[in-house]
Amino acid sequence: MKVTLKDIAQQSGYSITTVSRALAGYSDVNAQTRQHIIEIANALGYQPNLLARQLRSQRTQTIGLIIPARDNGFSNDFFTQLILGIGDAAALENYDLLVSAQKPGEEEMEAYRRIAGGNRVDGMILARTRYNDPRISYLKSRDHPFVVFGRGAPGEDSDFPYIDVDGQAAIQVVTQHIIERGHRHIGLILPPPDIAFTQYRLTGYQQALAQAGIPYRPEYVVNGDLLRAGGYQGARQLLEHQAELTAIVACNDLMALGAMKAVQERGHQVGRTFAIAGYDDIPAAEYAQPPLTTIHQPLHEIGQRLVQMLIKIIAGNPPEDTHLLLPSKLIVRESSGF
Amino acid sequence: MKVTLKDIAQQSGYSITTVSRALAGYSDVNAQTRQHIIEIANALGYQPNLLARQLRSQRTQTIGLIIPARDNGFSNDFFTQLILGIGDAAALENYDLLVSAQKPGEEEMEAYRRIAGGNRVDGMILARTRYNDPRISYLKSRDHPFVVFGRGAPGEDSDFPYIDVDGQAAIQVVTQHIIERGHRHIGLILPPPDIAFTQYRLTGYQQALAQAGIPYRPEYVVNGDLLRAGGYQGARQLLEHQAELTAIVACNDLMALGAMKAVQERGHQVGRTFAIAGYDDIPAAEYAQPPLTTIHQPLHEIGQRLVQMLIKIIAGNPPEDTHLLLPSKLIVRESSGF
DNA sequence: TTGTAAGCGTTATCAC
DNA sequence: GTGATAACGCTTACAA
Repeated sequence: MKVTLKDIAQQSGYSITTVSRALAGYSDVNAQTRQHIIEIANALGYQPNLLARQLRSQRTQTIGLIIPARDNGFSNDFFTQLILGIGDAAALENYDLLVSAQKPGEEEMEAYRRIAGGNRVDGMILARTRYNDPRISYLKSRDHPFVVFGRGAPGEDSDFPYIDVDGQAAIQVVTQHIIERGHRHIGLILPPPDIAFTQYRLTGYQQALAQAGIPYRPEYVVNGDLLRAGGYQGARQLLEHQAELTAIVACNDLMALGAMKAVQERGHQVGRTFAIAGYDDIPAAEYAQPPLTTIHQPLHEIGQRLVQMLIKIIAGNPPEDTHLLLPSKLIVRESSGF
Repeated sequence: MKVTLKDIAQQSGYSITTVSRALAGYSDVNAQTRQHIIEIANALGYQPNLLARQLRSQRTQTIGLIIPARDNGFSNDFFTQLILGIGDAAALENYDLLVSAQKPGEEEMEAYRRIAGGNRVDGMILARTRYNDPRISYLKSRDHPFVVFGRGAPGEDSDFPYIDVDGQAAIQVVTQHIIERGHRHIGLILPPPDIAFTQYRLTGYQQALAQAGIPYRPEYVVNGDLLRAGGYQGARQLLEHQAELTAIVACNDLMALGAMKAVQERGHQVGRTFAIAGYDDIPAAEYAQPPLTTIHQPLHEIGQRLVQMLIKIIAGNPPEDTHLLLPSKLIVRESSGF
């Protein structure tokens, strides 16, 4: 049924070794012999068994990636964009992707152990670093190649290869932009506190305020769940207790869209009497009403760079700089003013 | 470095065989022995080498999926949604996903041969059937388990397991909806002709017209590339030569959004003087201005069903009905009228 | 130039 | 209960 080297060896009269070397293009095989063997291989439709090859060579040409399972039908634009970038880059380098969907937690760690520890991949790519991230300590302890999208939180040890976008600068820029539009009472909707980049974003916000001489008020800041619902609730909470607010910066677009709804329900005109900004530049941001001012991250490029860095690490030639901070771009649309 | 059964065997004084069986939970191992072996395995941080296990057992617990690489021009929104559904369902069934991004063409076929023929996966999931699809004939000829999202074109042999959404009914319903809003001159932007579902959608459109007693005019129909650009161009072309049009149905949302732009540039008010509808219900549809009337396909459920059907086929117990046609849902928003 | 044999790490068969 | 031994299909010293 399944054609193996053995079958070709029998058909051709040569040994398995010779067949293997002929097909691998070794120079120490007689040209005629090789020709003959290749013809038989084609005739039989031979396909090398990659499991066997991988087991033997201890290389899989595969990159592992564990994405958060979606609990409730909510689609994660951010991760899917990233997968595409990673997938494209991996294909160019002749790597495949092994993807597993897991909810953060013990099962997720189990998947890391299974996939990384089980020799199914040559390296892993992680995203959305968490405080004291157990995935990172695990991979470090096993000396398993990996790269991360997102450094550790400030003060944490970020002694691992990562690529990150400077979210602090980004939030500072967007907050500054809002301030320049004349706002002085600006709310902030942060991600959950266990996400590593949360603190950077808060700092960026504070810096922008400080530069403009606006006092920082902790009561202007809430945490959301990175979904629309969280943005909606966060904004409602802010508006209820801090009626003087005229602007809200949300740390991702989904929350910004949720906030926009809450603000509009409150009777404000987003873009005229109230400013809103997001972060991520998901496709929906462009189509929002009004279109959402936001921060664009080059996700496709990030995916490529992650793959390239990882492949160098796998090969044992890590690049000199394994701590890459990429710039992002402020995209001004109508939600922050006309 | 890497802990194997052999290491545990040495540490414990038992043979590799016994260690293997102890860890696999076989009942013919002394309870104490097992306990002892498990402790050592944990202490050493043993992780079974899955490549070896798979090679030996000829099962990979992995589903293969080849998606179009990004620069080929198709919308990936659709595929990424599908991956999430498939990934979630696969995880529940203890399967991982092997994903490879390839441009349709010879390299793509090569990837199918490599991955399916190379024993890297137990089964494959295909999407977006093409005319005379070479991927399907290949997998059939190799007897490799697979399921397809999307049956063959009308008249083609669809003698393979598939799940599909009834795109004919869907387009009929949405066209009917447009007609009910009072339109009689309705353009249609189809997918490229080499996609299998294109003909179904055209038929649905024609049926709706016929039911309403509206004559079918081929000059009202153009093909687009499934991207915004194609919708934009298609709509411009239609508007230029058929000025009497007051509505356009596009066969996916991206093209509908492109068409919307062209229509608006022409001075029409979408939702008031002109109706537009799409297909897919991508997130951006909800946020479009005006929000887009469209067809919602249960992509997450489809992913789950694909996985479940495939797993049964892999196990040798194909379900009675391997030709599933799922309903879709018309989502009415403002783009088709207020 | 070609063949023999070992080994990657696991599981299954069969003795003892 | 436990342990040799073979086998999954491949690559690669080492011999011939």
